[in-house]
Amino acid sequence: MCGRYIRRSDKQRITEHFRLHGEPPFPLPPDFNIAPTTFQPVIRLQRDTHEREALLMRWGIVPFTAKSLDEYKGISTINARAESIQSGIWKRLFERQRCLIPADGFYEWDTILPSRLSGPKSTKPRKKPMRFWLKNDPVFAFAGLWDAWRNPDTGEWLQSFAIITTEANDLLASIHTRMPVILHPRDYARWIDRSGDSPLPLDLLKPFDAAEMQAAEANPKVNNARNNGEELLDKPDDEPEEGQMLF
DNA sequence: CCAGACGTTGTT
DNA sequence: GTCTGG
DNA sequence: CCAGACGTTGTT
DNA sequence: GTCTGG
Repeated sequence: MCGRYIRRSDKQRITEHFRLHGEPPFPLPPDFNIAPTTFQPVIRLQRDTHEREALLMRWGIVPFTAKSLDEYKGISTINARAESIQSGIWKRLFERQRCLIPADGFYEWDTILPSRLSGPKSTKPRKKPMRFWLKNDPVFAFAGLWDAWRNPDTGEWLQSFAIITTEANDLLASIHTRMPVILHPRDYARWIDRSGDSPLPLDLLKPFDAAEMQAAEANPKVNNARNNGEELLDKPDDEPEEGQMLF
């Protein structure tokens, strides 16, 4: 799954990498701990001009069919399984509302059960965060879907997005069964196409080549979504190794 | 995703 | 909107 | 036909 | 256990 990610590329780099029509009209500070329900930049085609635009959307889809925000509280729509993308709530979005999510990395957690932890008895599993990124490019794109929901009380529109997941590649398989779908730049245009003329880009929903990715232990501070900053990227040097005892 | 809260009434 | 269950 | 759901991950 | 907030 993908439930936390990083975006540190500045406006200029994102504009160039994604060949946006213009720079995003909102601030884009680096964020080392992006969590669900927050508003993040998403790239899609403008329907009329077919230009690539970046706009802010909420992470976690609120489908246009929702009668209230509460209806989708408690159910996770931050990810969409590639395997179920052509059914239910996702079908319409996959056919017409695909988007790119700019990122520089993402986190996955290795859950270590209490029975495998040394030292004093503990009952809670330990959550060890790992950071993943691409070797060849600092910035990349998750395959995303978006939707717009009109609040019946206020009349306001809420735009929201989800990140598509697929089976894990060899790099992630040891800690997780799933990973986010990462798109190669050569496939961006096909992914965000809205004309409906071309066949659905089902072939792009594959695990990214493990040989093109890197992984490292991240700072456990990343577990709390209130923490942020560059120091979250890597495990502190003075941190003891797993299972090691201090005397 | 993880962390942390999770309740009511009445009074100030 | 679209699919499933009855 | 109408009514009602429509999701993911992890863990056991 | 389950829901909310970030």
